[in-house]
Amino acid sequence: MHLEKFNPSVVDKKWQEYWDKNKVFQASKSKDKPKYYCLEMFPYPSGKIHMGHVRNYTLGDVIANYKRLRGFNVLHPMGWDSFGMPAENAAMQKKLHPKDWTLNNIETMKSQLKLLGFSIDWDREISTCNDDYYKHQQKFFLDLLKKGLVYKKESLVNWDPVDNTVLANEQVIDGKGWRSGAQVIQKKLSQWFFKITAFADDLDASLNTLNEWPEKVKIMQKNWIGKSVGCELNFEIKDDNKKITVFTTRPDTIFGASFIALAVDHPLSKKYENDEKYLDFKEACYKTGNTDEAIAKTEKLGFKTDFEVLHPFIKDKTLPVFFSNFVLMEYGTGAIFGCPAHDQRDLDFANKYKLEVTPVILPKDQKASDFKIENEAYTGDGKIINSDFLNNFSVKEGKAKVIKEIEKNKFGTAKTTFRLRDWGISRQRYWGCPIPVMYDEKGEAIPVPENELPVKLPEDINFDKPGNPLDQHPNWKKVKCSKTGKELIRETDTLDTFVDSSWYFLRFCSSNNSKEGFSIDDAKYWMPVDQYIGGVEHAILHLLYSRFFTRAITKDTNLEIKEPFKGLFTQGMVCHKTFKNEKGEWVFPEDVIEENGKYFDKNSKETIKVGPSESMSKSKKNVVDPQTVINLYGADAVRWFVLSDSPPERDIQWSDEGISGSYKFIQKIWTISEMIQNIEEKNKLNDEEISQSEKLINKLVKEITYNIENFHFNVAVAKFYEFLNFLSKKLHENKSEKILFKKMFKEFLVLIYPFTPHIASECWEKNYGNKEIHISAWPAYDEKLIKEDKINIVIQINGKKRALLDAEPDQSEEKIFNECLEVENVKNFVSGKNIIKKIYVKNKLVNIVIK
RNA sequence: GCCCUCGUGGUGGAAUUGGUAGACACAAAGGACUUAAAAUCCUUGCCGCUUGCGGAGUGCCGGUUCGAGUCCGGCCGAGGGCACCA
Repeated sequence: MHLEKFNPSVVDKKWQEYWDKNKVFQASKSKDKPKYYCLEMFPYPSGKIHMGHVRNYTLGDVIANYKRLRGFNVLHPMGWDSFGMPAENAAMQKKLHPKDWTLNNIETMKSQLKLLGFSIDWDREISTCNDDYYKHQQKFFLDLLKKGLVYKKESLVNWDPVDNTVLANEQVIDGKGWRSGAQVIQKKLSQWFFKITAFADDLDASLNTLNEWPEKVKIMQKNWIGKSVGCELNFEIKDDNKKITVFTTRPDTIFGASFIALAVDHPLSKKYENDEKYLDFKEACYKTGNTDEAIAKTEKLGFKTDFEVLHPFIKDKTLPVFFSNFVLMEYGTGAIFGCPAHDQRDLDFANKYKLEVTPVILPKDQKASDFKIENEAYTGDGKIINSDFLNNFSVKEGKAKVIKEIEKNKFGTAKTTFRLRDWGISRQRYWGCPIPVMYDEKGEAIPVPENELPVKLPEDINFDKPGNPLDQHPNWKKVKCSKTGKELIRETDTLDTFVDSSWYFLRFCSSNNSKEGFSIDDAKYWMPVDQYIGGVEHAILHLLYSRFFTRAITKDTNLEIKEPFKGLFTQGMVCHKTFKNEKGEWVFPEDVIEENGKYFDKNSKETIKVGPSESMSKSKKNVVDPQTVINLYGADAVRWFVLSDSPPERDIQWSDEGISGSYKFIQKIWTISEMIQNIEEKNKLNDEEISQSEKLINKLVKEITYNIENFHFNVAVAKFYEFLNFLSKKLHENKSEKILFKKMFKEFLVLIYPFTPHIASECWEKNYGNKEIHISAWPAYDEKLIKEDKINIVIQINGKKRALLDAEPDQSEEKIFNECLEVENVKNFVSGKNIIKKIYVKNKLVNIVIK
């Protein structure tokens, strides 16, 4: 019998065209069926799709296909997060207009996604850089302004004094600008903020309702929001009637306080504004950078002032006051008290400036006389010591007690605060959504009237001059007020691109609605997203911003939505070996060949050093182009590979062996399909053969269902291998009447369709004569048919496996024990010893404890 | 530095609630078929002893338990995030 090989390049195309033409994956407009909203994080159109995209969208596609087969009306859309910095960089480097560069990339990437056969409803495609998307966003901005959730304040940015431009954190390398190499300084600009802190308590509390989110993401968000009860505490300045207000979350350590640290631009700095030493210090602080990481890592510096403050609870005790580089005016009150014994940062500072270190918390199991703090602060719980009225309390009790005392004496007030800061949304860049605001001659902000939206980006811009092209534009920012006729100036800052991605999931519900961002009817039906899938790198910012923005824009409307994402799944990255040539330059894997375990450059024949497997990135060149692989092996093999072996939440290693293994498996499905098509099934099966067939297929249905529901796609893959290997073996035995091949294979095809839809559809059509596998029903299974009539019971002696017992299920404990004691090896162990305990786990295990 | 996660054979990994560690796959070695190759199929796969059995064993050290890859404490290593990359 001659079998034709499966040819993916022909078959993939055939089905992709069929699905497209018949709009098979279009979400139904009618809202009578139960809905399922499956969403993967939309891509930034950076050029071509990468393996990370392939993995992300394959995971989502399995779910979308599966839910369709289970009878849901599935919304599985795709769009483009198409505003952002890389487009501006491309504009400067390649002299391309950001819009042309972006639209080009979208076209390429869309065609690549189509090659993978994803079941996407392309009629709902959106792109955030289109004004029919961002005009709604501008409306939301104005809504939020009305609701009092937007405001302006001064804040620091990374300023490159040579390029005269604001730099992103990633563009600052070792404190220097990435292009100019100039020392970056902190500059104050007046910027727009969303008042995310107004929702801090709710964002924190309702994490508990998200029971389909990974625990680790919820913990990260909780820590990020950082709700803590503390207090504001006033320190009187000696010989002055002013006071310094500090905020602290550790008022219980007040008796260990040994200094006060102020932000360099704290109001008290006025006294030093002509002091050259202070000004030098201030400049040095401004070089530190304003990321948490930079502040945590740089050496703690202080500038001692002449101020001294009085300790509120210790008579005549005074504390020195420093300006410092680790306290920022933007957080809290811009002032803290330092308790070196119980805060590492304070301890480093105290050791540097030779300040007192008084321990006030004694760890459990330690004697006060032995307890010393040298280079490591103690931040744990314990018993309070050296603290007057707080002695012997725990940290928690001490906090409550001291706050009471502080309030009683009017030294300060209890305060719940959050680590979370308001969301700065102003960006001094061109390729983003314009902020719909104008300014009059006094600098007063005037919202753009809604009927004048959208404020469109001008297209005639150039990047030759440094700075924001919108600001440089000859006339774009000049505008006449439609009410007063006054000359006004447009806001030239654009919105942070995180705003674009904070509501796109709502837009998908009503993507063709030109009047509003989304309609309440649509959102009522489709929201929340049932399953959201994306990279864990978005665990905090994107997800938290989306949770906030959804709350903010639906607040006080007829449909208040709190949580946009019911289920969340965070996938791992795609990794690949790294290659370097003799000069230490990165080399693309496709240019490397292997001979006898050694690696060479295909072109130059240089020896290649193989590095560890790392997350695929363009800079390290350890990337594999999905399109090349699809051309070679077909869409199903690529999909199968990214689902195989590694669990979806973990990193996956790309390997050439792996993909060719997947290709072989796809071919094997085809071979078996052809064989089954050609066998004649005789109706001669006896009861046992039928029940064996039923058992196997029911078991497969159960296992695949369970593993899809629980995102164990790699295990589902293993179960498919097992099952197909079994079919193959039976077919090769050449006794076709042994099992129900046709029935079993038919169910197998439905089960595997979500994973590899092209070959499943093709085999289905060939064997069963129609194209409709995509509307067949997910098979059910019967627990009764799966049940084994013989089971293996493990016999342990003192917790170690010593024998197995073949037994009927559900027997009495006593009977099982007696049978165990008859087993040869058990006899050997037990003889001459006393049995002191017997444990029985039903139908599973017996443990006999002997002595 | 801070927060979070992960660590199992030569490799990727499985083990659903604390109950047979290594399913399934890749690689390797041997074999079958073939003039040959490819493809396909079969076998093997830690250490010790003659099929069976015993021992060690899930990054390291310790604990809880009849029983720990799984729970707890400490350490080591890798990865993600740290508010203007997306």
